[in-house]
Amino acid sequence: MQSPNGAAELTGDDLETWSALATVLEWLPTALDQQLQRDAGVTHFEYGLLYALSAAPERTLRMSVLAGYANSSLSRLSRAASRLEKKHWLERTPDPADGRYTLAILTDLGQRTVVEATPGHASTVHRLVLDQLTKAQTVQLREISRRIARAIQDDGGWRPGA
Amino acid sequence: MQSPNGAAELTGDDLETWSALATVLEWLPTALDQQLQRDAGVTHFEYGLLYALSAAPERTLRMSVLAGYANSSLSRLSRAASRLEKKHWLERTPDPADGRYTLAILTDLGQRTVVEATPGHASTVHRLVLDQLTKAQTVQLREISRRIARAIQDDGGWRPGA
DNA sequence: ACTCTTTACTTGACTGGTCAAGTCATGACC
DNA sequence: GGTCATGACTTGACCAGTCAAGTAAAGAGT
Repeated sequence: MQSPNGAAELTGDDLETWSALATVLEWLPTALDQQLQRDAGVTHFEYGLLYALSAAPERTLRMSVLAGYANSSLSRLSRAASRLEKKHWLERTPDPADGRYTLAILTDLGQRTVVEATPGHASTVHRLVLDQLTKAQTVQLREISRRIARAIQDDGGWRPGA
Repeated sequence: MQSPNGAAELTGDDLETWSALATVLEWLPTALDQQLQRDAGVTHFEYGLLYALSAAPERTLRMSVLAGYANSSLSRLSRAASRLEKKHWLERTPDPADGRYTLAILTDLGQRTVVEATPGHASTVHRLVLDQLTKAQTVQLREISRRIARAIQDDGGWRPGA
């Protein structure tokens, strides 16, 4: 929680830490996408959508709720949903309870895709991340990530946009 | 370093850790880009290019070397270089020593941009990351990040592509 | 009941990335 | 010294994301 200087430049250990993290920020999403794309034909983002739906009651969520789960803008989600619809992995219908909402519903085919993609994805996360760390480091990583996420949220009251 | 089960699915603490990290993976690059875009008109990636050049002798690097520093594919770098050239922040010329190489040279204007952008960027990195962590956590984050990066590199002998 | 605002998307125009195919200089080999 | 492979980019076609503008259903106020 310290920072003797607000620092006009990153140097020394700070720079080391930051550039190590920046490398992960750059590589890990790509590595995840590649595995999922290769083995299941989905991006990590799309997998997240399918997974959230598969865990939801009736395998159904309102688009805006799904966007929240996926940290996604509505417009990004809308485009992704079109793609998934084309593959017959999900369907959209207006919410009968309130026609402004749109319900995204995972199809049986979509469910199968999630089920098939999950083990490979879990094993990649293990191989690239969890298995590399000691138990203590895993705990630390969780806490560190939460602190960073909270700082981002608080900074300018951020939420995923438009 | 353990992992009692190769795990067909992420659960419990593993899931908690992973989803905390995944949130950071999603939000932090966006937050960084927004600050740099707003205050200096560059993306985080472009800033990295300019910064690397500004630190190089003669403010000059071969494209392929720069791509290495930036963890970038050559084609991504090539497009980014075109954009930066249009803003007169850098110039490209064939390497006189070997015409297959292209030298990227930071202009004076480009140098000014880096210098002006650096404090704001450093302060964002502090605010969102470093200042949130204890000294011990900073050390852990560095080690954790390195382990993950190494695992990605080793996995399928990966390097940033085409 | 009719305008007016708000909410929940969707979509057109544009930007930035990828992948595969080019281009062009160079060093090798016969 | 002409062909051939290689290395270092660049570029065209395409895809995914953003931002801003558009649409359409609900509810609010009068």
